[in-house]
Amino acid sequence: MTPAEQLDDLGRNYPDLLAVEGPKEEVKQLPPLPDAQKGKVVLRLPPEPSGYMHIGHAVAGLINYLYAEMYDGALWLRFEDTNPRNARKEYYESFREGYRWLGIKWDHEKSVSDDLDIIYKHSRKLLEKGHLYACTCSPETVKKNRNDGLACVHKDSSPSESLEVWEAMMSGAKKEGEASMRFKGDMSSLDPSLRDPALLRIVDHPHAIHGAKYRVWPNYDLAVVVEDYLCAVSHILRSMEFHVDLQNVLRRLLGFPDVKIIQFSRVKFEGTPLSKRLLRPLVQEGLVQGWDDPRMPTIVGVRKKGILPEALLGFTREVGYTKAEHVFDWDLVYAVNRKILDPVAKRYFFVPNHVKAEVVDAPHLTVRIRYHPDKELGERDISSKGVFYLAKEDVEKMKVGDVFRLIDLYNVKVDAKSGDKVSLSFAGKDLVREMPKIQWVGEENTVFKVLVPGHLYIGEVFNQQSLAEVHGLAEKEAANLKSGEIVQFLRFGFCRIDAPNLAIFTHK
RNA sequence: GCUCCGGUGGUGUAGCCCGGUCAAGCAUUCCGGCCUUUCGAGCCGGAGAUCGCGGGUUCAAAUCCCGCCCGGAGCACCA
Repeated sequence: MTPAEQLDDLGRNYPDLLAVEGPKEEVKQLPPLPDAQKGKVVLRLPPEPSGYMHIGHAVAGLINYLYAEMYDGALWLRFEDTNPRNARKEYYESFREGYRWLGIKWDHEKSVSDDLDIIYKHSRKLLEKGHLYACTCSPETVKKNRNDGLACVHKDSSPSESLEVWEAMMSGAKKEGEASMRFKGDMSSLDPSLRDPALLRIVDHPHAIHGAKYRVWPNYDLAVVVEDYLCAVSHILRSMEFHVDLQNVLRRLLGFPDVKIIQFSRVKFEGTPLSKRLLRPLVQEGLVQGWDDPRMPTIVGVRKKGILPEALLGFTREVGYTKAEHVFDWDLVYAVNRKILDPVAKRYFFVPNHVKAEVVDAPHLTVRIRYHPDKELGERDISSKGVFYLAKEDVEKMKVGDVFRLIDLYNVKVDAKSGDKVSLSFAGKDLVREMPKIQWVGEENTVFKVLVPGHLYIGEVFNQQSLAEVHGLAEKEAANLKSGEIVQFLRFGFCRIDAPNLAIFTHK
């Protein structure tokens, strides 16, 4: 019988046997996308390159990616870079790298700033149809009028009058703040975004990609409407801080097809703000080591800590998206990460806060120890000559007369104890099931420092204790660990090797 | 303040549109047991939510209606 036939036979005759071995919980999936047809879905990742990519961008990006996969759709990476003052080259790259790291594959890429001429063209169309007018009020006046619901004196300008101002904006005759192109909306609308918002404005600042080529820039709502049309986007999935009424109005006026918009609440993590307002000062004031500090929620940060891209994907699948307010526990991410890591992480001996202990009459032994209790990850030899370093925490718990086992070596008995000094004696090699087992390091060892990242903030206050340091000794082999590798220090936790003899604690 | 959106165990989420099979499922967390030369993993079991509050409709409401409370977002010539 072939294996398949055996299985089949088994299933027929002993159904219960197979039921026990059957697959465990199936992977949770995102709910179906409304109004979606396989092959006709076009989604987009719309980052503004104004900062480093963080875990919030990651989750939102993953949701889009998951749906693109689910429906054999297309995915755009589209940089929303219409504010030259914000965009910086390194930030574009941060997102590309981040998405790549996450395993997100996008089909097309563009920057909105590449399409300014097209956006101008559509703006002219709006202008000619009388949906737009040039306003030369000061920003303060505009703000006040919008607040009070008063129409602007320029609202009744003819298209040709507005066009004149438009040309002046384009040519440079108008300076920044002196004129803008506003949407002819409804000043009495309860939705303030419909009260004649500026759709195009002058920004005299070189752009990261285009330098000084343009000075009239569309604002977000205009840009996004034109771009979603150009990209033929079918569904917008993004967080809720954007109000979409104005966009829908513009879309209709421009004759663009409707887009299905699905919004969800912004992701938040316990003790970890995602806003630049709270993160930037930490970097500037040197409270963290940089944007890639393992405490930071940036992609480079969580990566440094040892979070795997697959874990973020699994996490996203698990929590999905809702409009409800929430604060995720990091545990939810760690649990997924641990399941992925456990079968592939090599086990090493590391004793935090090491204490020296000698075993009298100790046999000199070299033992071969597996790197993993049940996976084939190789093995190494460790020799011992009776001098050991044990974790302080373990030594503190010892009482005279206790017998315990040095893992994979032999048993020892506590003969005497005074403070952290214990004298031990050889107590046989037999493996006793219920005997406590502790990890150890012999005379051949290497110092190791482990950084333990914690919550960055407590409320809105920086957590001074956010990065703990643990010093200890690891077995000699650990000195050869390559940076980037994630291991499990036995009974201590998973750690990512960051540099020779420096590890970062990932999680238990 | 105004507008919009939310409020299910410690955390996250399913269910709510189309009321009963929901004294509420799943994941995580915590506890206990088994297993294990790890305080990890795995397996088994358990704890934990009168579904924000109050009213109403109904034979029946987490699910429908009304009021209230609480939280978030928007109110830029930012995105």
